Amino acid sequence: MHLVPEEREHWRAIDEHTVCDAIDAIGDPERVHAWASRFALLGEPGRLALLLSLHRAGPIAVSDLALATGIRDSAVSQALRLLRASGTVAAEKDGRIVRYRLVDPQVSALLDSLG
Amino acid sequence: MHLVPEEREHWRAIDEHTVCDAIDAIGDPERVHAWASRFALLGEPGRLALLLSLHRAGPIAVSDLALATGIRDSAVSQALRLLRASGTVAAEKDGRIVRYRLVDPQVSALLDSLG
DNA sequence: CACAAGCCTGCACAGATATGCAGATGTCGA
DNA sequence: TCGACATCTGCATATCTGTGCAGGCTTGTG
Repeated sequence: MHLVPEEREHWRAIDEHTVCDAIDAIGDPERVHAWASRFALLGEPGRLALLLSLHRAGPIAVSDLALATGIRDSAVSQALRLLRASGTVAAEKDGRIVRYRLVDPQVSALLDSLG
Repeated sequence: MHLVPEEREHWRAIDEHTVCDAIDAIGDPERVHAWASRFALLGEPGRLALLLSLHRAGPIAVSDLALATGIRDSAVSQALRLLRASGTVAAEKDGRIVRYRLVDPQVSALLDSLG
């Protein structure tokens, strides 16, 4: 993160050192994107409620999630589809009912930190 | 969270105990909404990059944030407006430049936990 | 076999949002 | 005072996304 004088000309930074720190703080863009995706999943009240339920109430059926959260089972299914596709939750089929559980340890840790 | 038999009739829960746990896990809807809002702010790669920069690189000017993140200063301004409105960041004016800093301790803690 | 329960999906629609552009404001330097 | 610079804003647009409805699929039950 050291630059030769001529490169600095193009930058026009106000606080050069601060900008370098900022760039370092961002780090790998892929990592940022991955975390942003995770946060986006938690960023909708309905899904957050679902995840909180899944987090504490272990494997739980779709219709029970709908009961607990007050969301129509159609919407619950859609939400779970997203969470499944992102590897946040996993499904275990038991006859005609499907129980979901939280499998992403990062998300699990985040939910723990909510106090 | 105990129900008389007749109330259970309406529920049709699959795993009643699990549903109660789920409801407890959700807790106060306002708290859920507050956290969802926070997560939503972190849920966009650009804003997350901005917040990471603000988190480590202390008070930093808008144009420097634009430099570090590669986002046009117009978009940076818009993003900072949201973050300001939600009480996540604060601005300190110094002449014609404005430096922002992260002020929400909860968000700060989240960013720390990203490793 | 017929029916109901649990779950999933397609589709259409409404609301939210991120973004770029153009321009306004306020501030510093010559 | 004039121009350059830093920042902010309004507006128009395109995209995304959450939701409801209707219906389909699978599994268990009478």
